[in-house]
Amino acid sequence: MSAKEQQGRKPRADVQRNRATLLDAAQRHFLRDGVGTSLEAVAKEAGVGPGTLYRHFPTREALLSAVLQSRTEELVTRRADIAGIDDASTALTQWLRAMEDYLSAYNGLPEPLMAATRAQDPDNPLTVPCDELIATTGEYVRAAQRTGYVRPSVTGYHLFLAACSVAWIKGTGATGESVDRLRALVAHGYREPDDRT
Amino acid sequence: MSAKEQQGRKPRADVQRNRATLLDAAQRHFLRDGVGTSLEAVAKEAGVGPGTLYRHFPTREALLSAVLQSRTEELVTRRADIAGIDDASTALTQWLRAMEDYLSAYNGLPEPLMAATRAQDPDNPLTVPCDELIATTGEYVRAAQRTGYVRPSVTGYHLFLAACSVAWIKGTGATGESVDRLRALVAHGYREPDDRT
DNA sequence: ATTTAACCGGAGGGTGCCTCCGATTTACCG
DNA sequence: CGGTAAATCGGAGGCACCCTCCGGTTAAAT
Repeated sequence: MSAKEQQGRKPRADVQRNRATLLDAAQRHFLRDGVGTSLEAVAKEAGVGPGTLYRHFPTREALLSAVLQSRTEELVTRRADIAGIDDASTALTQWLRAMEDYLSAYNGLPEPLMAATRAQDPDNPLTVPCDELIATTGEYVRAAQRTGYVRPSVTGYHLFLAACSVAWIKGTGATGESVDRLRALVAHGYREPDDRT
Repeated sequence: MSAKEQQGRKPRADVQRNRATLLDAAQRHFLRDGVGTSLEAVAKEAGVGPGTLYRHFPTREALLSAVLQSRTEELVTRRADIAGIDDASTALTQWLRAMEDYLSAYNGLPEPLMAATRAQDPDNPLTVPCDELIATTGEYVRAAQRTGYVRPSVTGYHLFLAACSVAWIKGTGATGESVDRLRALVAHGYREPDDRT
C-alpha cells in the first residue's frame, strides 16, 4: 500500500546512465537540428543502439517531453520572479515573453505541442506541460483582467496560441524586426482598446 | 530573336498528359494528406513511375508551386472583387481573409512558403507567388493607411506573416473559435488605437 | 560463484526520397 | 506508310530513417 510498493530489486546502474546520456545527446541534437532530428543519430552519439533509445523513450514525443522537463522547471522558476511584480500587465507581458522563449528553444517545437493540445490524448507525454502552460497563462490573464488591462473575452488558451504563433514564425527564420512587430500586434490586440501606446 | 526561338520539334503528347495527370493527383493528395504527402504515392496514383514525376517537378516545391498556380489565379480574381470596395479598411480585411483561406488550402502549406520567403532563393519556385502576395498586401495596407485606418509602421510583409500564423494555427487543428479570436487579436493590433470596436 | 531477471544492441523489414539508364514512345521525314 | 532519332518513360536501386524483435550480456541478489 505504500507509495512505492515493493520495489523488489534495485534498478540497474546502466539504465540510469544510459538515460542521462541519451537525454544529453538528444538535447544537443534538438538544439542544433530541431525536434525533427534523426533519432538514430541521437542513439549513435549516445553510444547505444536504436533499441535502447526506443525502450527508454517509445516515441519522439516521450523523448522530447523528457528533454523539455528541465526547461519547464526553469520556466516555472522564472514565473516565481515574475510573481513579484505587482503590475499585472507587466507580469503578463513578461510571462508571455518567457513562454515564447521556451517555445523557441528548439526549432519545430510548436508543432508537436499544438498536436498534443489538439487531441486530449492522455498517452501523449506533451499534454501535461502544455496544459500547465495554458493554465498558468490563464492565471496571469485573469489577474490582468481584474485590473482592466486585458479584454474580458481573452483566455489563457488564446494567448498560448498567440505565443505559439510567434515562436513558430521565429523558427521559420523571419527577421527579428518583423517578429517584434508581430508580437506587438498581438499585444495591441489583447489590451483594452482604451489603452493607448 | 522571336520570343519562342525555333521550337524545333512539336512537344510530345504524353508530356502534357502526364503533367496534367500528375497535377491532378498531387492536388488531391495535398488536400487529403497535406503538403508533406508521399510523392511516390502521387506518382503511383497518376499511373507513372517516380522518375517521371521528378523529371516534371524536380522538387516538392516545384510540384507545389505548379499545383498552387490555379489557386493563385483564383486569389487574384477575388482581389478584383475586393478592389470594388471603396472602404479601404473593409478591403484590407477581406483581402487578409482571402489570403488566409489560400494559405489554409493544404495542411502544412505555410511552412514551405515561409522558407521561400526567408532566403531569397531565385531557384525556389515558391518565391514568386510569395512576393506577389506580400506586394499585394502592401498595396491594401498603404491604401488603408491613407485613410488613417492602419498604423503607419505596419507593412505588407508584417500582415503576410500574421496571415501565415493564423493559417498555421488553423492547420494544427485548433478550435474555430480560438482561430477567430486570434485573427481578431491581430486585427485589433494593426488598427489605429483610436479605432474602438 | 551461481542464478536470474532485466537490459543491451544490432540485424532486419518497411517506407520514402531521389537518380540513373535501358526500353519505349512519339514526332518528324522521305 | 515505314524508318529514324530524339525525347520520354518507368522501375530498379542506393540511401536514410523509423521502429521491432530476440539472442547475448550485464548487473543485482543469494
